[in-house]
Amino acid sequence: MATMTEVARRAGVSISTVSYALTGTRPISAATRDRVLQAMTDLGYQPNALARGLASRRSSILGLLLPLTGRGLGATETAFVTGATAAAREAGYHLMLCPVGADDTDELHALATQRLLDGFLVMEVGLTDGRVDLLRKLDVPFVLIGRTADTEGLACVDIDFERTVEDAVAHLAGLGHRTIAYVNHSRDSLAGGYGPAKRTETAFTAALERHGITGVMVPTEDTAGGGRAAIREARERCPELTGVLVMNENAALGILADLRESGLEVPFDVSVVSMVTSPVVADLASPPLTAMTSPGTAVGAAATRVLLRRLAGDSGEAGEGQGATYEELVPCELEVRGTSGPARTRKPARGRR
Amino acid sequence: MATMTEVARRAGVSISTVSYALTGTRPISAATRDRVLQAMTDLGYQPNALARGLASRRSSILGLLLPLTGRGLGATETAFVTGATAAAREAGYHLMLCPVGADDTDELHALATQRLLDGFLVMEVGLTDGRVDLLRKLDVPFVLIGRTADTEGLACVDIDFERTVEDAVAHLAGLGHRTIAYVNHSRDSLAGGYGPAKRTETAFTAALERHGITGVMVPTEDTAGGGRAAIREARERCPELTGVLVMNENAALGILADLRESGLEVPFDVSVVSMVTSPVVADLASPPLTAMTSPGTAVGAAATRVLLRRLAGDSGEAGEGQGATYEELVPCELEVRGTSGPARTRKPARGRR
DNA sequence: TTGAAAGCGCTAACAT
DNA sequence: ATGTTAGCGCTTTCAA
Repeated sequence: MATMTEVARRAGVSISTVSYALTGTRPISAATRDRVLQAMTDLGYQPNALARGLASRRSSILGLLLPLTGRGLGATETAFVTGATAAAREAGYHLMLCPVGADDTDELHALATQRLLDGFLVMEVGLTDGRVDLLRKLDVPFVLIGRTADTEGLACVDIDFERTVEDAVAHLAGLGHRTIAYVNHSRDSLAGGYGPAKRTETAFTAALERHGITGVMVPTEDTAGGGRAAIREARERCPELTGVLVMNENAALGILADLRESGLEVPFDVSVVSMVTSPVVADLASPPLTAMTSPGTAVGAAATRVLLRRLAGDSGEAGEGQGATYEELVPCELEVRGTSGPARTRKPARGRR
Repeated sequence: MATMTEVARRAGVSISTVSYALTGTRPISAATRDRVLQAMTDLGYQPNALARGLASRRSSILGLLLPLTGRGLGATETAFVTGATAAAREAGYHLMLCPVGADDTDELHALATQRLLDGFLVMEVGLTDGRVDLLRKLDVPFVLIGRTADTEGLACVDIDFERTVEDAVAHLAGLGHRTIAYVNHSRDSLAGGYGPAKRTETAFTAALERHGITGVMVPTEDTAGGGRAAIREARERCPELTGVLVMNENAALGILADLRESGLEVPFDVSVVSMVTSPVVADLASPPLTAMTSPGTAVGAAATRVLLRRLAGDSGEAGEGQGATYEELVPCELEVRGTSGPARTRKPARGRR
């Protein structure tokens, strides 16, 4: 609880010298620096973060905006958080969790004008998002983890859903699959303009075309039950289907269970590839899921670094606004495990169903 | 970015009146209060959190200490975090994520003496934990999410592992199971003094005795593969086993898969109960797991409330230290799903294995 | 290379 | 019921 004044007195220098010794903002002779450092050690001095923030107008705290719905965070979202936290810490910043949903604009307005946070990371971004408009209006530095529909003038770091779908479809097509289903997020997500749902839908259609194969998209709930329902619907609509791409981990497990109970063997009769999946969950399934591994931690860390870069650059000319458009997309990596294999060439015996 | 001075001028009052109008720390006439409030609205005033914190010596920020290992957070840990965040927000506090492991004492020392945080929530507590000793020495308010071996003089909120094991064993015993296995965390966790592992081990033995039944404990890795290995070992050591209690969700799924592949039917031949499990994961399994549902969010929120209570009370007499011993244990609730049923009364046909 | 001093925006005595 | 004022502990001009 020693203050800078006490350190200064003990070191026999002025208080500003102590400050400069601490921040390195101006040159100090080696001798004085040593005396100051010694005094700090002697007194167990730690700078008061609040005082420092008030005087310097920088708190070194980042806000992470995430809606805290009842359902809790999935593995990928959690990885965003931990990745961001670690990256912030590494740069000498702190990260504050701010439970702020897309429509809590008042709450966000208060947060952003309180001067407690140097900038924001925005999670669970919708194709249009009130938080984005507000932060832009307030001229506060921020970076999206995700993307709005129009990213003009924004900084975003996101999973490369388009490329991930493309890679997954390529994997299946390469194995000889000619008809595949895409089990997407729920109809509500789609209608609500949830970015990943929309983007993968578009990308799936494009990928089918590119590979000259056919398929169906089935939206469903993010649960095992949803997966079961979806695979049934898909097989009904496309009896010749041999490959399934599934957006949601929970649904993926439901699909495997349903196929097994229907007497179909994975990957012999049907191949299943899970999108944006954590290795832990992939290994839960049996056989373990072939999956596009979610780069959650990497995305969280990258977003943080982008934000920090902007904070650093910001000190330049004023009126520059948020800086230029920036988009960084990280694809999921294909990890082949036990649920994908060559397409069967003959129809399954009728009795197997 | 208006300041209090500007608000005061506009309202035609002194700056302290504005402050009191804001904090309600002393009575204000309705008339002036209205004028002040109006001025605030007109100017879009928001108090500067840093200045307020510096002057009042309270930041209204709580720190959540959690080791950020490479493996990421499980569902229960994530629920601790979200529960704590929500509870803090509700009380007008913020929550900062601090990646501080049990041995990062220097880091914690700096954090705690920086005066940025009003108090700490400590996660992933070991039976002995350097962070606890340090925080106690520093006389900083803190509450554990978890428990050390000796909780004397500490405030802890934890899952009631003892009771959870007891309830789970009672469930199985009530279904007629006479021989059950407990698949615990890994041998390393046990050796490392990981609280939940140790506590459940003890409780399991006690519960067996109380119900007059027999069983074995098998430690294993927190993975599906670990579960498979464990169930094999358990069945080898105890061929007559009909019930399994399993600590880890991942292992639980592995156990189910292995049993299925061994030709055993769940719950007809063997019942499986999963400890400290999230409903989402329970529903992933097929059949869905009978589980002791983790009260993660509730524990996180409760711990936060305890900490806030201590912060409020703390303003009383000085030198009181951390306050009295406090222990709040929240049991997991049994949710019977598809993996538990009456014990089979005849031996399984030899060929079925 | 160093020091003096003016704030940063607010809270909380101490007055009245 | 309201005003005056001395800090909170630091950063950062401005001088030397």
